[in-house]
Amino acid sequence: MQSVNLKRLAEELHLSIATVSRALQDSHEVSPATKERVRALATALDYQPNAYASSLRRNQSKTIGVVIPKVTNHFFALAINGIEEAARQAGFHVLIYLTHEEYEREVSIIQHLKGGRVDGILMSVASGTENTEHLRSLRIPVVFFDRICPDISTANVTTNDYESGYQATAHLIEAGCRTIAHLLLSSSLSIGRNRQQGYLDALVAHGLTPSPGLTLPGTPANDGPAGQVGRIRELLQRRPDIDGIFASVERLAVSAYHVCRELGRRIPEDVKIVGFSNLESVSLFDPPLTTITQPAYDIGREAAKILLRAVEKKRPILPTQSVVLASELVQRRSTMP
Amino acid sequence: MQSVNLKRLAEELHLSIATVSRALQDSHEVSPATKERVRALATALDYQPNAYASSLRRNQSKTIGVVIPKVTNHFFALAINGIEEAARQAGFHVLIYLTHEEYEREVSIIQHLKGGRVDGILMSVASGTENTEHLRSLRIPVVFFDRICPDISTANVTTNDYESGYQATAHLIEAGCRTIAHLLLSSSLSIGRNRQQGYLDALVAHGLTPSPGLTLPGTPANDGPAGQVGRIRELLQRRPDIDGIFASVERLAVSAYHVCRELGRRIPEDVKIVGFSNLESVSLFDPPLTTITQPAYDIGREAAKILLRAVEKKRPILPTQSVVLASELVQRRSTMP
DNA sequence: GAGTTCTGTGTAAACGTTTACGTAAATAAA
DNA sequence: TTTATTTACGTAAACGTTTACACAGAACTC
Repeated sequence: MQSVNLKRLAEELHLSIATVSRALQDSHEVSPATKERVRALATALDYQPNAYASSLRRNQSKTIGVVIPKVTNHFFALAINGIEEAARQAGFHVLIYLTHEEYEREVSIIQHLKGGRVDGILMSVASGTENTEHLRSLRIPVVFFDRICPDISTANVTTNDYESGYQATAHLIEAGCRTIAHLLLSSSLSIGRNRQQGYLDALVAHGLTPSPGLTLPGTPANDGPAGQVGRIRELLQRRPDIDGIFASVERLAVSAYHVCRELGRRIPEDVKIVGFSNLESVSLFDPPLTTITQPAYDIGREAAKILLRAVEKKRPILPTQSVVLASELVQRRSTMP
Repeated sequence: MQSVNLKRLAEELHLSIATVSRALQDSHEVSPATKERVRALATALDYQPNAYASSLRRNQSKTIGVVIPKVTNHFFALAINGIEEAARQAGFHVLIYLTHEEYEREVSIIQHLKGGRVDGILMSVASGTENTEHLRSLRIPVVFFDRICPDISTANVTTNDYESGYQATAHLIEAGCRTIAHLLLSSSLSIGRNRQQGYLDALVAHGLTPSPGLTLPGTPANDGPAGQVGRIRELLQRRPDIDGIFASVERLAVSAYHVCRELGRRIPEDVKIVGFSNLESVSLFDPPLTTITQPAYDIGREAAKILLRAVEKKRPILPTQSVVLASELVQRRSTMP
């Protein structure tokens, strides 16, 4: 198909394939003059090495796989941005796989990746994932970011979720809230548990008593925006005394806004809202949304760097290489006293 | 490395490698009994075929490359979603490359892809791209979506940009605007030219005279949000009579909101705004933004389908396979009379 | 029963690289 | 001069698949 290969170059230059290959890799076993001849013809014929032959022989593909729940969440879009940047700098390619928060898809994707198509994996586990068997039998290096898998001994890149949960809740309390709801995506994710613990500790530290009914745990099988809106509406109707909402994920904050409008609850007069979000346009919201903003780009880039270093040095990834980055609380009108 | 391969299976089953290979492909040349034995051992040992050996031999990688300007634009995130879905259904993998709107990166990426790493390419050209030489020498099938390359004879998946430009402008006029600005990303993209023509024709059809000074053409080298804000501010200060803004891209609509706030122009009382956007949260904006919403998911999926069909049948892609999908104008408060 | 087709399997050659090993000539060391 | 080392290249064997071809034996045809 693609007719210009090492053989073709070798024939035209009256050299062996081996010499041509070595010349293109700038091997010291080739004379400068020959190298020059080879390079000249290679560029003249627009030679590009066959990635698959090379990968097969070297047993490494210069490719990493990114397995994430969705790309329409701005957090993940920014993370991909950081990943792609780190990969490009290291000469690596990026394969992308979306789980859509579904356990089955995640298993199927990981199964495919076992074939050695990628040298390493960056992953944020699906909200529907509870069993981690598919990840434990994985022989390929993996780094988790944001949504980690505690069962696997590897490096994780996360944010200070406990502190963020504490900070967000304390912020609401200081703004005058007394009955604060916590909306989360899935209670099976460690990330959610950490935020929940921060939320609980902040309540207690400020002399408020946590109520189980105020935490909306999310369904294991993510039921999408419609289901989320329904569950939030039900919660706000059941507990009309709620005066503060802490949303653990962007979508839930948006859904909460919609429900508040529908039920005629004014933000921030009746209900104050703070939510995790990476949307730049929250400042244009009515009212502007107070956010916990994660350094999504840096998370992606750091995770990729750790993975790429390990792949390049062929060293295992140690849990001690884990990185925790700080999120930032950006105060806006939705939590004004 | 990955020790379980065809050889291993063949040895354990006392068969030849060829038979094992054929059995796994469900070839009619293998007896049902043997097939069953092979399949049983393959699953027992968790065998996964080596993708690179297979790709090398078959000369096709079951992989497509997606080359886009950025993934943080919600339009592209949704498009990737559609692409990934179509690819997954066809058993294809998706490599992702970001140009960051830069011509040099685009050239470098395309150069890499010439090595046969992918069977096909889906692409939306960078705003910085004016020379198309790198695309013309490409031997791999490519389908453009949204931002096409008119020089290349292939299928394109676009939206009705001219009509959208006309419709958006007419909508502003009907809402009472008389001096309408058009903000676009890059005047070198065909997509921008089409929208601009729709804008101009709508003005004339409604008895208004277009003024060149009202079109903000964008810089070839995309100067990012800060530069955009500066140019929009300069325009609104130079022309205080502007009472309508048509933004050809999401970011510009957001920037326009910020500038209007900064300059104290009320939306929609002083200035009405309509913008291309795929953000779900525009309905939470203050005021909610009237949008032209492109069917981004469908665009990605359609483009991928066309490409994948061509790759699978090994047929060339014809311009006649192009698809034009309709965008939708969603009226919200930012253009209320 | 001789010839023909079909069935199931094995042999071996590809695909395009990389690389261990071999080797002639050139240079250095003795 | 002889021997050791270096330099610059070639030979050939991998990497794990797929597949054209060969070939037994079984099942048909006449």
